[in-house]
Amino acid sequence: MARQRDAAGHRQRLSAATWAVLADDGLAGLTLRAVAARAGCSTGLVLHTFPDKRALLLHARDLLHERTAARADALEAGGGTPGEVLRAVLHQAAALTPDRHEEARVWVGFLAAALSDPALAERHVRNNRRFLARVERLLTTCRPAWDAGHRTGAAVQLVALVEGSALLAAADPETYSADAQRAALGAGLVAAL
Amino acid sequence: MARQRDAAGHRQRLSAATWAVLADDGLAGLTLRAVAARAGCSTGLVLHTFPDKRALLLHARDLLHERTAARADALEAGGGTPGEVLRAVLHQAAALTPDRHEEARVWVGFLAAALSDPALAERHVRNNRRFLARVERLLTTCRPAWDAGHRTGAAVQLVALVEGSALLAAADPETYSADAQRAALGAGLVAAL
DNA sequence: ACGGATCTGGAACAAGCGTTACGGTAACGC
DNA sequence: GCGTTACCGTAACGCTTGTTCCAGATCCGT
Repeated sequence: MARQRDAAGHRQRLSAATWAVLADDGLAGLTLRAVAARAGCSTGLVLHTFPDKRALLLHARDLLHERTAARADALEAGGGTPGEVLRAVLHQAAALTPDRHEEARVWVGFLAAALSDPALAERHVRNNRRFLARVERLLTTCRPAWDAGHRTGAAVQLVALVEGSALLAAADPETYSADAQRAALGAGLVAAL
Repeated sequence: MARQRDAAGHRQRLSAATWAVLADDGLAGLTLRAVAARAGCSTGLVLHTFPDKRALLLHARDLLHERTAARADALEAGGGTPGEVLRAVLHQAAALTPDRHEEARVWVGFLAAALSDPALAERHVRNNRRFLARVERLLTTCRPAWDAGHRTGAAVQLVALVEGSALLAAADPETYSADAQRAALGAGLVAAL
């Protein structure tokens, strides 16, 4: 036998590095060498941990979804009135903090790549529909009397609003400040409910 | 003297080709060779018409803004009640037709590139703020009694909603169908007004 | 302590990129 | 009709990219 590698740790470190590079330099700056440099290792290790650049990208994409999903799960488990939970879940999807700003920038990069990459597109669609379903489910607890169609419509409206806010904030943080986003989301919530 | 070139025509044709490539293959597929092939010429002509790949990109970006601005201007000049005009302007910014879908895909590409390209970022911010100002102006004609803060908030909400719809529709046309987008925009309008 | 399997780093490869330079070619004034 | 001049296509360059491969380093079991 011989030394054994820490595969899981490497995957995690490299995904984090991928994320950091993507947030700093965008899709164009995302090269294996840049990721390796950011992770403090060589390109050899990168391609021993992931078979492909593509696989690295997909893993980083999955990580992004897992983080947001875990955050939303925690908010739901945390309790509060249904309205408060819905508001909190929507707020965590916006770009209200520097962390979320970075996430939004990375998200835009993945989205642009997904438009011409079937595997990324499939992941985006799946994750976004899950988010939509989550909002719809929360709406059910808020307004049990509504029919399904009304709920779906309201969920689409809220998701489009919050994703649009995050997107615009990523590109123009000054105009779409945290306050502006909160106000827009608040008004949207009052309107939808 | 000798033959003289049709510089303006070339710029237009090449910008259109840039657009087409961007819509089909995304940012990663946007190469000078691909643009030249799509325009039916050689890469030499491309770089005789534009000094740089960057200049070509910026020109295509400006073209995108000019198109949408011209459309919005025409809708405003076309007449109708203030509410109808506002609704029409918002609808033309969504992804309700195949043409708008393509535009939305291209727009996402430019946006992602803008996150790490100052010149593109500056253009995005300028154009988006112009759109915001337009919506705010239309809101003024609809609801003259409102104070400026209320108007700005409503404009941010509507713009985030319509841009979010276009974005999500570009990535998942099935879920965010034209009907779903129209319903979300309609509800948002009713809510904001 | 040591053998040996296993992992990692770095060099090397082909492919594709943006860009440049040059030669042929087509049009205009005379 | 012809020389001159501007324009365009082609081929090449240097560079960076993703990927491969091998030699050296590293650690485990005995």
